[in-house]
Amino acid sequence: MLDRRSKQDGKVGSSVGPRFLQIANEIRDQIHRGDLTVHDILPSERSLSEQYGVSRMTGRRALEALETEGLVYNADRRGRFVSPKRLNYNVSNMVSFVTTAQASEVDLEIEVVETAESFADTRLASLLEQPEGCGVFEYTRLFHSGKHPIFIETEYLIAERFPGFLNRNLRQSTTQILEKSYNTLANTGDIVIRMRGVQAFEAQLLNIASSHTVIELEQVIRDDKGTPFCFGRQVWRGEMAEFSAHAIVSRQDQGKA
Amino acid sequence: MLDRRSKQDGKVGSSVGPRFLQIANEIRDQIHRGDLTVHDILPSERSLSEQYGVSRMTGRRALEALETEGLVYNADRRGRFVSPKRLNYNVSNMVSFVTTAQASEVDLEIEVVETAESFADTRLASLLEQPEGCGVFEYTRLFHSGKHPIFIETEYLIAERFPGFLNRNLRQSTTQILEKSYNTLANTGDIVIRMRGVQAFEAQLLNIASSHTVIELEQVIRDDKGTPFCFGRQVWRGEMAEFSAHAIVSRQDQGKA
DNA sequence: CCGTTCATCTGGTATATACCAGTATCAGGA
DNA sequence: TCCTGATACTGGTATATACCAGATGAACGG
Repeated sequence: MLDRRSKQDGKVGSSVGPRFLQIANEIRDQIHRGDLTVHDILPSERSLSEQYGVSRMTGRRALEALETEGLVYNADRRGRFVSPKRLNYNVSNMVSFVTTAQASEVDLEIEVVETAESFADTRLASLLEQPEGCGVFEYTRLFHSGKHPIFIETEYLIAERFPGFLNRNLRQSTTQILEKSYNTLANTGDIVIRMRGVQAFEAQLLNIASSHTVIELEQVIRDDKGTPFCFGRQVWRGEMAEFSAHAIVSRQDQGKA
Repeated sequence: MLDRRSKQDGKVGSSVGPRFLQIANEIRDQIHRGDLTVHDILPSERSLSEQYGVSRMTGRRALEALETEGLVYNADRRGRFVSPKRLNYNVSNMVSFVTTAQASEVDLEIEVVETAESFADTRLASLLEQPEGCGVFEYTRLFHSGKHPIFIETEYLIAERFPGFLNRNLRQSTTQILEKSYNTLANTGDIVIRMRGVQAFEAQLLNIASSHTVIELEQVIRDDKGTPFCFGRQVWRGEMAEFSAHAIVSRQDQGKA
């Protein structure tokens, strides 16, 4: 049925390597040339397979390769689209990612997914330097940019320090709420960043396949006295962000790693 | 041939969802229970398919799912193995990742892949605050832990400031060389961390498939006067590390992101 | 005008098969 | 003893097919 040199040829003139990578390369070029731009829809698996005379699976692998590169995102059963450019999250600049983002060209929308009053478990209590079982306010928010989910954030605040916090409008920068209404300034933070597999509910909120990887950013936020008052966890679509920091070497830390 | 309730049943009693995820879950449990421990070999795609009565592709997807989670790594055509636990890289502690790692239980080996004297292009010159075309020493090293590649590091040093640098033994902490032989102390750094697709030569060095994602960490290192003297890029196997930092808020940064 | 229905897109899961290309081991020969 | 080659693994790439399930938009009916 197919007019290919052999089942697995390669090394014939121009293109080499796996067929699916050759196809991925052609599409990547189209994106870089600008034939396809941000949020444009890509050819479907089936149309790719016709266009290149390969099976659907091969077309699929080409598209999946572009997905893992972050060049393309996949909206479940609607098709694949060209990714927008990354957001930069400056973790040293704790004075509100929201404010900074909104000050630049980025339109950031916040959806409150869940709020709760609960009690700190062992780990959380230890991070917040509070007794186990102390009351905490807990809220989860989903951040969008132009209808596209970017990251999920869950924060835990020491309840007694911020009375009535959950009744406030959480669709804004919480750093500003803390600053204006509670006279609490984020001053330092201990941050951990790691790449990991996405969990089912996260995949759903972020609109990605359950086989993808995400970037998890956890931070303990302290006030000007060094007292922790907030623990936060962000789960980012990996291709949507880069994280920058300005570090000042503290030579006392040496034994810690 | 197969005794399954229907082509795509699910919802029959215990396990639900895609078959490949059910299988992945069972294997994940085995790892968490300790039936399989670090660097143990997992069942092959073919043996999984027999064991569970599924096609090879389904067994494969189960294993791939565990790979993207980082729980399992894949050594090209040798099989899949249980991943070791993550290393922690404290980016605030620039006083040598090597030294800190070697001080703890981690055995870290360094292989020098390439060294070169070259000239700074536009971007590099700008990062190092030097004129374009200035001389730089460039070296690429591969870091292993127990025969397993962890990350690739390429560093660029201002040549005239560190005469004879490339003749030194680079299989050790360069921070220490700089400190002891050139009286230069790493004091601050501007760091960017992002997740991205791996490039072919990186995939080969890191011993991962070319469809994987990695974490890229770039940093400009400055001395105590704030003068940049080194630019470095690290490419990590994403599942092998987590990055921690202690950030101090600098409110002047606000406009920068 | 609005809501329902339905055909038709999309990707998601799954099977079966085939052959390619590295890796590892072990038997046999120089 | 050491090298060679056969062999039996491993995953990698590819085809062909089937059906499921969510998304979408157009046609239809109230």
